[in-house]
Amino acid sequence: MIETDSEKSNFILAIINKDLADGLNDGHVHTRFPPEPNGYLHIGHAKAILLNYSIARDYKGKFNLRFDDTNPIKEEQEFVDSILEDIKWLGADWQDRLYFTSDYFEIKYEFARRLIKAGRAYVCDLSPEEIRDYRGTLTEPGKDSPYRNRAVEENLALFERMKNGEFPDGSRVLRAKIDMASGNLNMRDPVIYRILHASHHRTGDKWCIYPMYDFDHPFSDAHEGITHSLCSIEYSDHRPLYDWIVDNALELIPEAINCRSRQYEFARLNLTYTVMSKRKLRRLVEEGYVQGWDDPRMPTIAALRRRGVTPEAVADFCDRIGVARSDSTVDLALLEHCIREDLNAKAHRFMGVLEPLKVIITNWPEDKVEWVELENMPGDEKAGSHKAPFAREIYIEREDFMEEPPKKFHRLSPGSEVRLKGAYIIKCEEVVKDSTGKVIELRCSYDPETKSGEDSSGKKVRGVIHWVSVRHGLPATVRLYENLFLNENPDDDLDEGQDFTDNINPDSLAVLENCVLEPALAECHRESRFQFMRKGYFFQDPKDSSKEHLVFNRIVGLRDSWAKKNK
RNA sequence: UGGGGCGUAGCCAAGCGGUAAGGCACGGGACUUUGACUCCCGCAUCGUAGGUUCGACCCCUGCCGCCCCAGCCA
Repeated sequence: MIETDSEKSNFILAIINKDLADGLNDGHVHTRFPPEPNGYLHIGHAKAILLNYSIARDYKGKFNLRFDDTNPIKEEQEFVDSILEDIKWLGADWQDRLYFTSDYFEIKYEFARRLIKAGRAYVCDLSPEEIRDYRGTLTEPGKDSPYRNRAVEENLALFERMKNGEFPDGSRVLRAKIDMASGNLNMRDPVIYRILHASHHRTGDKWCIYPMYDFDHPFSDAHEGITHSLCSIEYSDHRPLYDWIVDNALELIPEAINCRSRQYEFARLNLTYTVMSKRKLRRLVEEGYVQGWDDPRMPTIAALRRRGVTPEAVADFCDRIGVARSDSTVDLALLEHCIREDLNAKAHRFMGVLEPLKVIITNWPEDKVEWVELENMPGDEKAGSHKAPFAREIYIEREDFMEEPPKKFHRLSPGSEVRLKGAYIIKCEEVVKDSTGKVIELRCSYDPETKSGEDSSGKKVRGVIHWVSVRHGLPATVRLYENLFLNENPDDDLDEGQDFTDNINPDSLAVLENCVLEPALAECHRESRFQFMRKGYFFQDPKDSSKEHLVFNRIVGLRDSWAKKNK
């Protein structure tokens, strides 16, 4: 028994601990993540990846990455590449164990032959429709295929001819001979090989028969020596078949088997305010509701990465949600909390004004510039500091001024005082408006006795706001993201004829074009995350940002108890 | 009405017969040159009805509710 994290406890770890205590698998723990390369990975996959990976790591075992590429019609190299990139980013290290289930087509073909020889598999000539009819229903048993008792020699010959391409798609299949009356539909003589004259992304045109998941997966696990094969709950019904395959492989082709693999199922991750199914995500992309698989509003790994979320935050989140068997939908707020907690400890603080309002400090000399010092991480001197230019004309956040402030508003309003972060206390003397009545400028005075760190005025102001010098500010575009959907469950509150796309939040993306950032940000690393003080955590868009045109994505906002209180 | 699962606070989730961990959210307070961070405090008798037991969230029985399965997808 290995104590991993005393806080951590779930049924899978309990099983592993017991297996180890019982001396199973010679004390080895070997897991795998088996993606089908037919789409992009999302945060639900991250849960599975990190669960498998962390178990192997914590138990000093091994973790394989194996692509389940048994269906050439749906699979593409493009997805293999994106999946590899996503898993690397997450930090799940498969070392030298990157496999493709298509690597084992040959030995699996041999296994199928032995099943036939043992009288446990047969070639069935029924059409797809007939097979469905013969299968029965949920409440009625199926009936035997007329081909069920074909002679072994005939089955062998037919199977070989299937392999040789002598028959068209859909004309014949290989089936396991199990039990057409089973209450478990998966056991009613499941199809294990079908004819598919399609080019495979790895094996090309070498094969025209391809194994089905239920045959392929357990064999591949056992072949690779996977001790604990973790999958999601919907595969529970497949477990008896999984066991049937592994047991038969052990008996009939032991030389290719390295382990008596066991399957365990856990609940997949659902998150509020988003969708997780491949089909729905695909629709969002294909119908243009988002700008691609990596649109920062998507729950895909690629999107999280582009948005600026760190893999550490994702790992912490996956750790905290736990692993269990009950259907669950995790509150998006937990993910956001994990992101904030991680970034709070890492992101250096800068000032950025998202919606600028010009302020003229009337008693500040025209050309004087004073470089004030700002700590990168307030309270942590080791993180260093940087300087920001203070001048006569500055921008402040438009929302930090209110002409008619509500009670307890600690920012600027006519006649009130506020501290400019790291600089001086100013007082709003005059409000300048345009012809429509919109506030376009504030004229303020500063108090020279209030220099940050050297304040001798004795003044106490509650409010501290951020600012950027007009002359020195860096222009930037900032993208703010909100939940992609209006409802916790995008399938809720739908009228007749509506679907989840009707619940898309029309304000999920806000692009602010006139932002100004303090000049120190010009030298920042593209890969760094920053906190724009009082606004949130930001990351340069990897695709669209450039030295000439800075584009920042808001990863997540800061908690804002003031905004919450004033809702 | 077949088979397989699940039901512990608003959301996750420990617990494995000895008298309900933890996190998020939420509410309150302290601190604060980020209304951030941090720190304190508060926040459940375990779907339900019986039974077994000195004692049950944990064992048994019935009921209720929810999820999955009838692809030559994975």
